Amino acid sequence: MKSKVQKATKNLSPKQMEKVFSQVAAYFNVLSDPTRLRIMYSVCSGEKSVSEVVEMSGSSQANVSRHLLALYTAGILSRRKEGVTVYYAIADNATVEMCQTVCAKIAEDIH
Amino acid sequence: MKSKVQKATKNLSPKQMEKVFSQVAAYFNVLSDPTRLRIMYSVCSGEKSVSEVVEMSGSSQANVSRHLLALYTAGILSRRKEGVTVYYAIADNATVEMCQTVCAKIAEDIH
DNA sequence: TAAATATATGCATATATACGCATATATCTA
DNA sequence: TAGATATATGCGTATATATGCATATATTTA
Repeated sequence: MKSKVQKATKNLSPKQMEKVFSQVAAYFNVLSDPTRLRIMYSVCSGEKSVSEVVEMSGSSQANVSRHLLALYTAGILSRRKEGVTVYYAIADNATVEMCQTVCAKIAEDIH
Repeated sequence: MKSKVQKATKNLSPKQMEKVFSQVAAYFNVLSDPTRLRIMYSVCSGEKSVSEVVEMSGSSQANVSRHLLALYTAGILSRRKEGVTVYYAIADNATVEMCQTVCAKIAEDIH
C-alpha cells in the first residue's frame, strides 16, 4: 500500500471516487478566494462578530456576511448568536493550520 | 508569537499581505477542480504521458493538456519531453500529501 | 410602537474558467 | 516529402461566483 489515499479509496467505486474528487474540489474552492482568506485571518486571532470582521477586512457588510456563511457551511468556522450579534470562530483547526503552512511558505518568498 | 503565519507575516506591509492572500488563493484555486484532481490522481501512480492521462481520466485530449499545463505552471507537476511525447510527474510532494490527507478524510466519510 | 442596530439575502452584473470543437505545431516514419 | 501521431492552443459558450446596491429580517432600546 503506497499512500493514505490509496488505502482510503481502495474500496470505493468509480462513482464514489467522483464524489470524493468533487467534495475535495469544493473544499479547496472555499479557500481559493483572497477576500475569504483575509476574513479567515481576522477570525484567526479570536472569535469575531460580523461587524468586527467588516472593520478588519475592509469588505462590505453584505460581502463579509456571505463569505462568513460560506466558511461556516464548509465547517471551517463556527457560529454563535447573541442577540442580534453573530460571532464566528475557528471550528476546524486542521484547515487553519494547513492555510498557515501555505501562507508561511509563500510569505517567506516575499521576504 | 502564536502561529507560523504570524511569524512569517509580521514584517509584511498590508500590500504584501494582499499579495500573500492572492497567491495562496491562486494556489488553492488550482486544486479546486474535480477534473484536475482526477488528473493528479492519475499522475500519482507514476510519470504519465498526456495520452495516458487522457485514457485514465476520461477527459478530452485538449482538456487534459490544459489541466496538466495548469498543474505544471503551479509547480505541482514536472514536465519532460521525449520526442513528441510529453511526460508529467509529481514535482511538489507537499501538495500531493496535503491533497491525500484531505481526500482520505473525505473518503472515510463515504465508507 | 418607532427608531436604531446587526445581519442576511434577492437581484443584476462583471469576471473567471471549464469544456468542446477545430486547428496549429512538432516529431516521427514509411 | 507525405502522412500519422502527440500535444498545444484559439475561439465561442456555458456556468460559477464575487461584488455592489437595495432591502428584508431580527433584536434591542428609547
